[in-house]
Amino acid sequence: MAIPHPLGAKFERSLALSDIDRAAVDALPVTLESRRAGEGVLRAGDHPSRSFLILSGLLASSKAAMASGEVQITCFHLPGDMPDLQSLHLAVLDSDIRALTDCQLAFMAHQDLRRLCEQHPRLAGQLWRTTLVDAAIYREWVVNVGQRPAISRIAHVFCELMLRMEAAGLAQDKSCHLGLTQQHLSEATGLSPVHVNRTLQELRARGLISFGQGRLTILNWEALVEMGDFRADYLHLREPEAA
Amino acid sequence: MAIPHPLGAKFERSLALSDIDRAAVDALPVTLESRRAGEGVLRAGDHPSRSFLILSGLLASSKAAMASGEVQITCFHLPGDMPDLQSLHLAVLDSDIRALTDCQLAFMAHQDLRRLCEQHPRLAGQLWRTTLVDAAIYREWVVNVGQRPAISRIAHVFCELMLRMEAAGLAQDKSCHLGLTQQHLSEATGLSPVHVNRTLQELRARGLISFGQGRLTILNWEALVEMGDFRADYLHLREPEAA
DNA sequence: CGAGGTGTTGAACCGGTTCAACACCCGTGG
DNA sequence: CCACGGGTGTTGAACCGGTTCAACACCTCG
Repeated sequence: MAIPHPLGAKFERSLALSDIDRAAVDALPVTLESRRAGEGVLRAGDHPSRSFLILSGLLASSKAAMASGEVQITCFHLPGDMPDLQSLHLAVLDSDIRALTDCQLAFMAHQDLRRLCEQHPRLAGQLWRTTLVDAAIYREWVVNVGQRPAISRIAHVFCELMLRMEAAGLAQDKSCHLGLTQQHLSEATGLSPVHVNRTLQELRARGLISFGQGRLTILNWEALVEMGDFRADYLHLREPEAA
Repeated sequence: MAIPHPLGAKFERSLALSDIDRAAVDALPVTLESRRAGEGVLRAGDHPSRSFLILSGLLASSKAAMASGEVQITCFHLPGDMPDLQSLHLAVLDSDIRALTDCQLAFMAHQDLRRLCEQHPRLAGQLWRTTLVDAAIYREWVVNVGQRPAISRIAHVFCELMLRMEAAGLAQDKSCHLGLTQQHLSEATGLSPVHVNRTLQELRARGLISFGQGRLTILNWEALVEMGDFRADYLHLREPEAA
């Protein structure tokens, strides 16, 4: 294969593959698809028979709440993530997954992934681990929307996104392309769009960030971390293979 | 072994074990310990070398937020749960886990659990699955604290707890022993203790629940479900082994 | 040129917080 | 036996962070 297998690339970000493992991953069939900004990828209630890896673009998991139709984003998904990997073991999907920007996705059949996991426990463990990191992010989000005031919530989300973008190799100098709207931030933080707008102004006025035109730049990382009550431990970055 | 292995019992609640699998589980060494109400079991930052299964009692995962020392409970853990199973693949713990009531725990070494997973992919998949259900619960809690008004939040928590208690065989007629205080509910919902108190009165006045003296009874399930905007799909109960 | 998505502003309103006091229960020790 | 103390639950009243509604600005795209 001329182009490295996308799943292989994902694995190699965190551990060295044996030749056997690498061959197994390379043999795994992949279907490439793309989605336009705003399009749904999967809906709550679906029974997927395949999962996908994000090659480019920004996605979000969200759930509809109450009758009135509010939406809560529960997680952002960046390139290198597999937003519906859970469906490998949970028959029915409990969240919607939609593209926030145009994006490219690499689909893999559950059947193939299951065989890979059975025959390569090390890879299975690694995939399991990524779902555990997702869970840790959800936990932190419960704290974020449950306990923090508006300005901290937004600061926290920005801190998380920046570190994850860096880990994905998509940020330099605390600046990255990020096609998020204030509406998206509102859905992620549980704040009204109006209050998100005002809070962003406050963050800008304090010289902490610049945000808009599809770009986030953090001007004062330490201050933003402080403002967002942010501790990066829950992202479980650069934990060498737990053994 | 005269007493059935607690982990074997957990597995058999959701799938039939082959003789080989069952023998492997039965051979897995277990250490029993107990904790008193209020005691911590593990703290954020710990590097556990073993995980535990709850035999009896009620635990909670929680995280400290902000400097002022607020605490957010991110999940309740019931008998049959393994609250720190994540530490099998994540080196450092990102939440505190404490006993809310007196409880009995069965500890198993990571080393042994890893070997079990490597040699018995079916069991590995099942354990993986339970961590995915936990993640689904976290997602729903993000929605709960992010979007719902006080009365719905509390109603939702009660609906979830009742179904999980039923699934654990610990509830009959929508009534169960539940040693939760209003303080705990406050930490779980992100509401002030005072407002939890008033909201409970409202739920009682509407004839939906009775709650106190260590017991929760749901008097009108349908109405409570409606009030709590509750859809049980995220608990992934009685999904026959996804295969 | 018009339409729709996004961002911005002001002002009234409200759900939930905060603080402070008090009630109750149960276990402990004098 | 009662006194005491701490955890839990309850109540009232002032306060405030964030919501809501409504209007307007801006930009892009058809």
